[in-house]
Amino acid sequence: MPELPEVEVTRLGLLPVQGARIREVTIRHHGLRWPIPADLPQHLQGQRVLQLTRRAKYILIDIGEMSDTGVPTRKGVLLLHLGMSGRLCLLERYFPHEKHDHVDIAFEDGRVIRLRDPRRFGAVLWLEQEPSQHPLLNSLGPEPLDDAFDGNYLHQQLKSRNAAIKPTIMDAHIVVGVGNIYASESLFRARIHPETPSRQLTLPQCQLLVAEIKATLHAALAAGGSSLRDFFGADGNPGYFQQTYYVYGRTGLPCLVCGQLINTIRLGQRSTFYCATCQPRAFV
DNA sequence: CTATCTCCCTGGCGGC
DNA sequence: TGCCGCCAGGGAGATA
Repeated sequence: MPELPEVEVTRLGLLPVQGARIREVTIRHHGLRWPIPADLPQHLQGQRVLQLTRRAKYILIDIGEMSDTGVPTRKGVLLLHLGMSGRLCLLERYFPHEKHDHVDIAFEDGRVIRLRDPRRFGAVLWLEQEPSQHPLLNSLGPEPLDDAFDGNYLHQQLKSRNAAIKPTIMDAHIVVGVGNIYASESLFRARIHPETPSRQLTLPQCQLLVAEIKATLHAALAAGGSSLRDFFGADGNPGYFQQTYYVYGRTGLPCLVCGQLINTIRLGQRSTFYCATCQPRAFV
């Protein structure tokens, strides 16, 4: 379940292909969340990878040509989303593909970017317009680690909302990149009950929650960065970060802070974990 | 405008 | 051992 830190670490792991020329694109299964465009290979073949960036949980790969003087000309953007179970590996050479290895991007130097996605919730799209104008990207909220995401902004956004705070901070229109795991973790760290109506959060609570979201993501990013080598193992099987959570997945286990047993509820069709002692309901 | 529900998909697990 | 049913979850899209 790639959350934002895994996506960012994946992007970092792919950075070494910047400048490489694409030799061949193989699509073994077109049926992801949306069909992979049938003409994707012809758009990519012979072009170079110019730049790899990220917006929310999307990885954007600028594709085009490089002049002799090093001036890039972008032909389009390869937009990737890992969905629930997607993984991108950078292989130093070709390995036989396994089940669920849906896409290979082979470079002239022999390296291969390989997409594996058993549940096929991921996406591979070709954009020729400005990416930020694309419908998938043009209504996204700020990046959680940007300065624009601060307590005042969040407080303003929550003012008109009555829905529980947990699904609200997972809403990409408010802020991107806070998935189910880090939503529960951040609320625990901010000592806010996940069912608290959004508009009841005070400005200090919003400031604290923003700080804890950033801290949670930074910590995961640091853990992921330090395990980058394992994440991009030579066998092409990146593992997930070795991480311990305060509350996520710890139903019935003692809270690491107070010892109270961790609760699970469902909010917005998602499992939600919290400690009733550390995260008391606010009095109305 | 906000809120809520459904759907896409397969691997893994519990129950029988 | 095998089969069935359920669940996990990101996020778009439909609906209220």
